[in-house]
Amino acid sequence: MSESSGRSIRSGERGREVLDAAAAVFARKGYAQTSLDDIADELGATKGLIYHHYRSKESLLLDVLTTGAKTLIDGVRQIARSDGDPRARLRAMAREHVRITMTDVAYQRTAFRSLPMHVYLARRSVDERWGKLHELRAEHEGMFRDVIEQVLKEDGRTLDSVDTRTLARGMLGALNWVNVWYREERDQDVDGIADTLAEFVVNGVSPRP
Amino acid sequence: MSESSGRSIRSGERGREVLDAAAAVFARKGYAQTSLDDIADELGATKGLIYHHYRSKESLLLDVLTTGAKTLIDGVRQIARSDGDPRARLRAMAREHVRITMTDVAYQRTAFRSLPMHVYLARRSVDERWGKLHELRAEHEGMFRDVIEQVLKEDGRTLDSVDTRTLARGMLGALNWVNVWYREERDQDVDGIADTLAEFVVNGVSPRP
DNA sequence: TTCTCCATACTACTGGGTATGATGTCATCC
DNA sequence: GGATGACATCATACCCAGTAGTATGGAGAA
Repeated sequence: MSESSGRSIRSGERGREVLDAAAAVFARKGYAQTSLDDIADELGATKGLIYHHYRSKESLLLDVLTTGAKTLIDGVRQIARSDGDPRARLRAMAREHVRITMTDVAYQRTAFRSLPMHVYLARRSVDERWGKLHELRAEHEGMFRDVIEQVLKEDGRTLDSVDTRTLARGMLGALNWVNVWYREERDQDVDGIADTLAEFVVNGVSPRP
Repeated sequence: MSESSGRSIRSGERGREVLDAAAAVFARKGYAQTSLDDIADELGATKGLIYHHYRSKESLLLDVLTTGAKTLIDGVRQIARSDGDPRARLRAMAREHVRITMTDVAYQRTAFRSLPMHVYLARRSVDERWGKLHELRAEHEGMFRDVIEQVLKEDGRTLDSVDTRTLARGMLGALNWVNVWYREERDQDVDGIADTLAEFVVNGVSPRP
């Protein structure tokens, strides 16, 4: 036991391959329906490989979820922190969110699928990483909510008459829904779809005068 | 074997209780994580009761999904077929969709949670009821897409420059996302939330001039 | 030799499904 | 109207396949 042995978050190059395979199978079949032998098959190996790098199935899932969440949030945060027109920023954030969803399918889809479960687990589990995940999601939703409020302000609308939290959730729903219907072989025009959805959510918080 | 015995779709009064209990537990824990003993516990009974009314766990799920889908679609369809201003109709459809989601939680949340699975199953399963479900969803999405196109036409916009399918999907995502975050004990103002989301999606397809 | 990396073989347990029987109810016949 | 059979309605006990996790050892590198 020196470098890896059941740790978490990328135990080396081979560990990353295990993680990728897990994400792919989880995304396709769902966490509960996936056996460790399925993942091993995907790798052309056996369970021994997996348990050498991860100490449990749940730990493997947590790593997939954390990795996916970081990819998504890092991409969006970078844009959220830039300055300039709030509306343009919101549009760019939405576009980036969709783009990552369609690019990083295995991780993002796994995160999407296991979201209800992890909401249920909440405090039911022992692993504190579930809590960390919850914070990441909250930050993500918060970023969108902040920009929405800036857009509303710019339009001279009073904030306390609008439920910005529900607006942010509706927005994220529209964007996350891509995980359900997107198919790489069918939906080729990634940028076009991202643009359409970005326009949709920006307009959603921009009522006609 | 006379009246019930593993049929489907409501085998009498007691059968409905089994279905309700299944929907409740499925919604809470997810299909795969739910054992038939869990459902039996919810009923204060044993597996014998369940298997007297349903022939398999999958059949039970299918009944929950079909029942939920019908509730949702029947409610929306009634509005979709009414005449009058397309924009007002779209707003009413969205509001009704959200209202049902928040009212019929057990069935709607189960349907939401098992949607990725049933997309994956597609043709992999034997039961043709999966196909029927797919048709119901398609009709549902189609109804929204039709109204969207009517709204666009009314605004004098050319249809082939807009991806109405993606718009409809984004819209449904915003509405369905309620299944993820809604909590009855916390989110009391059902009508207010429904109004906010309905405005959001209507504005989403109504860009400023 | 020692340690990493992984395959093999095994254990223990969960959970879907079944076989069987107990209990109650209703109709029918004497 | 009471006995009797038939059937619906479940509970109990059991089977067995799938699967998370473990114990062990072997091959190769350092």
